[in-house]
Amino acid sequence: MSLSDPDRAAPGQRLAWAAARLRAAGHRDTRPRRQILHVLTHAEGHLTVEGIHHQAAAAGPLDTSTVYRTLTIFERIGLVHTVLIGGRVTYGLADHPHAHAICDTCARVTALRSTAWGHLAALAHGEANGFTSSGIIVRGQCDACLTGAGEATDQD
Amino acid sequence: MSLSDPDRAAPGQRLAWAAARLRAAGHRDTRPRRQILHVLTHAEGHLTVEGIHHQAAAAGPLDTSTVYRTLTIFERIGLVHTVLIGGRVTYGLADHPHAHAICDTCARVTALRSTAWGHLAALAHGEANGFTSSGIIVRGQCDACLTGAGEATDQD
DNA sequence: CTCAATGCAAAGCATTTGCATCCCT
DNA sequence: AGGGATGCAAATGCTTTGCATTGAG
Repeated sequence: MSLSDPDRAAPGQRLAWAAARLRAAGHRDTRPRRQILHVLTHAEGHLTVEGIHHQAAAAGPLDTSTVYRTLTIFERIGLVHTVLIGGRVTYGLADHPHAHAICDTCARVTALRSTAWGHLAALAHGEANGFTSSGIIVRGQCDACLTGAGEATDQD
Repeated sequence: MSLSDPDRAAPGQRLAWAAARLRAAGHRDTRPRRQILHVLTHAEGHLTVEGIHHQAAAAGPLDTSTVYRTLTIFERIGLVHTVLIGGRVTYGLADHPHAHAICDTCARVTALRSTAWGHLAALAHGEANGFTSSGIIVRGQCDACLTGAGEATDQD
């Protein structure tokens, strides 16, 4: 389950980057937002709203609605991106492109190390008219689920 | 919005493939499921549950809960896959891999024609331990949203 | 000072479930 | 005939909103 990316910046740098982007988009730098950014910059993989709220609340109380509103803004300005994992909406910092393989059956997530996806990012930029990639998702099914499709081992 | 894929099979073939897969997984071939498959095999892009239900209902009444239950089974057996587009969960037939670029800000979807993503699929197979790709999603932001990030033109 | 951002609590909806009935195999 | 699949309708639970208050710039 270790989704650690070798080329990911240190939490401090990521947070600075995020805060700058937030200000640049004309938004205020508040305590609740800092709490949420702290969680996101330290996270290994993607987190659900519930997970973010839970962790962020450790640094001081904040309302669920604030988490939703904040995350919505973050996504709009391209600070985070959402990924559907196992039927759950999850959020992750979009500071550097990365590729993940997600199984549609068991929801297992595997980080892809190779840089081959760089091609795809460039391709999207050309074909999708200046599109800037923040991440790539490969959907499908892992070997285990494909083989035993039908009597999938329930392990949500 | 035309997401037509040049290499996609005809509706009839897609439906046959889907029905076979359904039976192979040990599920019954019922009228409601046929209605839903009909919609999916004729769809250009991805559809929301509401959209699927709306279209499928044209061929005879069926309950929303049935659509949900059916779609859940379809996804489990790898017949369809889900994609989060503009905060909405959407479904699409997973009969052949295809790549899409989705803007996190305006939710615009662009189909990628190139076959460069084939590399990524193969790569996932190797790195993610036998993973079989059904589709690839490039997330990020389109040029328009990246440029005017902040005063995004609301056009849901 | 001003107006965006929050907290609270009430709505709003999408999704899930229990159960009796139906119908594919 | 038997057991999975459906329809209905109630129940969940995630997400959104209105409004008064707070605080960043």
